[in-house]
Amino acid sequence: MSMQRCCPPATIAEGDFEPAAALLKALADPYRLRILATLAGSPDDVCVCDFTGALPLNQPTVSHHLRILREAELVTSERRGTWVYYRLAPGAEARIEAALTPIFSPKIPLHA
Amino acid sequence: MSMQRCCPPATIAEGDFEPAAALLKALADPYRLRILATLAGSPDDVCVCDFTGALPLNQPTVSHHLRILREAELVTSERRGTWVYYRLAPGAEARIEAALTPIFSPKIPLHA
DNA sequence: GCATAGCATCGAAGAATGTCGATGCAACGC
DNA sequence: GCGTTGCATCGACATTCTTCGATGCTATGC
Repeated sequence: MSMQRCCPPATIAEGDFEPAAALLKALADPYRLRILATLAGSPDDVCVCDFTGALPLNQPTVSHHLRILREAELVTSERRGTWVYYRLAPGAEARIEAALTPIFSPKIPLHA
Repeated sequence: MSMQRCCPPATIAEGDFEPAAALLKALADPYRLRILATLAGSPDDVCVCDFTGALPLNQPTVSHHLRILREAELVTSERRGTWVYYRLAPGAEARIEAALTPIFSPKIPLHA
């Protein structure tokens, strides 16, 4: 009954981590990472047909993953004639870093 | 019929992105990010009871999220008496960076 | 006009995930 | 010993995600 408290009561981090979690969720798929690595490593934009040709996925599935990356604003797309080309969104990597920073280096030390 | 090809055939990134995707999946939850931010901002380790007390989740759910972070080797736990304390695993942030690096700065330029 | 090719969207099926009540286990106080 | 507290695990349920076939839309070539 007279148990000591477990510890100096710790302060749980506050703030809205939903945007960061949503961004990380868009990244958390091996095919999407592969698509991003391709775009990051290519000097020009990349045709969707290259992905559907190289990935072991059907065309609607590739389109689905590209949509998720688009809605996370990690990539942009442009139509040229019959084909659609994707490229890395400007600042994509910076946005990821910006999402992780508040987690590992809180502005205000929680242990004040 | 004599359609030009869409583009200079792009090279799709190769390599195993599953480990990176698994690590990012462990991060891709707002409560887990909040737990990590707490651990990163606290000088000492944090008692589980602090999380169950502060988070709007029941105890089994908190335990579930802690287990996912443990299995991703992002945190470590230690039992002291009745209580269990968690802390950030050494090199947790570095492992995340290491997972992202091959995506945004491929060692060998894909466009050789 | 029509037929075809490339990509997006829709709808459905299966798998994975988040949540929680019930239960089990370990450590403490009595 | 027993009862209680803190945490992990188990089982079930609801939601979400991944995948794919079918379909629709746009642009090209005829």
